[in-house]
Amino acid sequence: MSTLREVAKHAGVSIKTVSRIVNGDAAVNAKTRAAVQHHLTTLNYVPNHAARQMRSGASSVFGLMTDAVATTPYSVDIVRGAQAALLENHQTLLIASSDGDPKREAELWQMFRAHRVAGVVYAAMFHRSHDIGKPAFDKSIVLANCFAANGDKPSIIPDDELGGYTQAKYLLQRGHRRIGIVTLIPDLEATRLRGMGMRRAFAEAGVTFDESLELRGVRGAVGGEVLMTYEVTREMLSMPNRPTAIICGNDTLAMQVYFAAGSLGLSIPDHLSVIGFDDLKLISETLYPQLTTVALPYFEIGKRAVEHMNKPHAGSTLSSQRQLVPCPLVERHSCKPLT
Amino acid sequence: MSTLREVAKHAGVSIKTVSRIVNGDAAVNAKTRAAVQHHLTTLNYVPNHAARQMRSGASSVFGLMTDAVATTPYSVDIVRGAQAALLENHQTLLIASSDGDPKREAELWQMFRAHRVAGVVYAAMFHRSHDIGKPAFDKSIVLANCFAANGDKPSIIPDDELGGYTQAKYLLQRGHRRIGIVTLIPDLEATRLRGMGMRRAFAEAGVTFDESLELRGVRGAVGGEVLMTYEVTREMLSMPNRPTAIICGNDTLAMQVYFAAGSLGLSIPDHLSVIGFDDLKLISETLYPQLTTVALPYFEIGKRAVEHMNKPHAGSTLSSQRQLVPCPLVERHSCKPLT
DNA sequence: TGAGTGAATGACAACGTTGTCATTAGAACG
DNA sequence: CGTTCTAATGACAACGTTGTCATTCACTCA
Repeated sequence: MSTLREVAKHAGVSIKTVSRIVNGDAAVNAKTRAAVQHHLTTLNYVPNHAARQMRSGASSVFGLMTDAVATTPYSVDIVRGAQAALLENHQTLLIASSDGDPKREAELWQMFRAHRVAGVVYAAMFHRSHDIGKPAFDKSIVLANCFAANGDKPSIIPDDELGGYTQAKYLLQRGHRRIGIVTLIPDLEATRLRGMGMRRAFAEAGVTFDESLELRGVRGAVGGEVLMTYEVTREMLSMPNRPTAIICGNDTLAMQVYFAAGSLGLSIPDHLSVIGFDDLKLISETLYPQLTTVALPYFEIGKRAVEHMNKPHAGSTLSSQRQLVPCPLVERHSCKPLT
Repeated sequence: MSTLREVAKHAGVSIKTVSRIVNGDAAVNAKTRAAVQHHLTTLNYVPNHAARQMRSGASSVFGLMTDAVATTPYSVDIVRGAQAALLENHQTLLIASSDGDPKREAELWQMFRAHRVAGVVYAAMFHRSHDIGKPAFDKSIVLANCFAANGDKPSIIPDDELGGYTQAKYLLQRGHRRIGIVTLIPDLEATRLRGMGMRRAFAEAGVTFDESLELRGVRGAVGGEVLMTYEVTREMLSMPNRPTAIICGNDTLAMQVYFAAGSLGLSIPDHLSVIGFDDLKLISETLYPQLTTVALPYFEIGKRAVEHMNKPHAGSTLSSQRQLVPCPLVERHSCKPLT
């Protein structure tokens, strides 16, 4: 790999002159510039990032730490979003997964420090309170899709309350009154917030919500979930006064609702409207009919996380510590107005 | 961030002595070691990776280049596999996506060179022939899930032929004779290979395959696919002599087969057996009943790609340029022996 | 003509490490 | 006691880059 020195030797100029040209410094004679440029391309020179960083102390590498990518496949979008923001400034991303192992995570923080990353995006795969045990990390940290229990770190999270509100309102506006809810694990902050949002929509519409129609679609604790949506939904749909629409905790649950409805001869959306959450395209676009759902803005979250780190931290008041990203409605064909 | 020099000053020894301790060099007096260790932890010393790399020339960073992560969400598993292999040697991963833009891709190759990465895993999201236009990259490159048209780069790819064989054999062994096939886009190498595998299984079983039962489940070209599996399958299942089992090009298609069957009142697996491909857990574990499918070994592919680069390139004969990774059968509840 | 100006270029140090070699101080030996 | 050996430690250079300052040279102006 050629160096400034080599190029300088070939071109018969000093190292510094070559450096100037590489960095677009104005004060170089046009003729010299052209000559050196030629050797630059001939020798296929590429600046050594390590040397630059050592000299300048500044780093253009960011870290992305994640506790468990595996569970939600579309979390890749966080990475893509981060990369989109990084791209503009010619920055790059070093990624690492702790897989939930605290010892491993500590090692990875050290690794990031060793690489002198400019900042770290810490992405947890559930929108939940997350305690980063003193990472002993002096650079900026932004949490993505999770938030610190003590609230001392900026975090970018989906606006679940608004998401739940959006789901309920969409159905209420279309005349549905008896609306079933199949929820995720109740421990999740997301579940709580969405529930609040839904109730807000019901209140606004002046509809009293029948609490007996809210059921848990998942058994077990976080990490060891077992779906029981199919059974639960069948039961709910077999009631004499069955709901005309169902709000689902995510698209996976929606999928099982489809099967439960199908098994009872109910067709979607004619006999039953279904709205999902997450917009896992793999599911939402493949279900038949395609699923109307509220999207988790992973891409946007990743993007904003990096942008937040690149921004001068002028407005980092405590109120701005939690940045809520709206969850947009994606309208497809699984809901129908009640006639 | 503290340096060797600082620690040395605090401990009253030379820089080199501290360096020795950090690197576990044997020739240090136990007493000095203890004293220095203390300052090391107090000052929270972490070696500067850039300086190390510059001094030694060796890099412990690998690159992962990908053309479009978005499409197949489980491609994250390639990353996870790569990281698993990296972990053992305390190496790290710099990732970048070209999103299919050749200009951008060229820039990223330069970026990798700037970082002096030790090697690059190039992951394309379809198992297909991929032409890396002279990346002008002198380090090792391993292709994951794709292969070079001219075959001059080592590549790790799923054994699609065997995968197709596995699908067909599984059903044949269970007594099925009229077996429908819903395929992906025919252009894909994967589609061709799997078809060959299936035919091999039919031949072995002495069953003549009714070509009219092989249908295309996807319309359009790569990148702009539109599913038409639902319609196609309904048609196939409405035939007087309908198949008793269906082999699907992937789990997405399988999902639509479920819906098509349901719409005709056929229940799975009692009236129809279905076998998928990919094992996208989001789908395969959520379908009701859960889907028997053949898994794409993404994790293993990522792992082997990195291992291949870490290995001394002794056995890089041309024959070993393409490494086939078997696709394991994942048995769930969507198939039933024909009685 | 000589001083002053500005543009173009170069010499040198420093960033934090580690490899090479030298130095020191005991210990072991004759 | 002097010599040799070994263990422990340190001085120094170099990796590739860029910031600081110095130098060179052609030119302008009085």
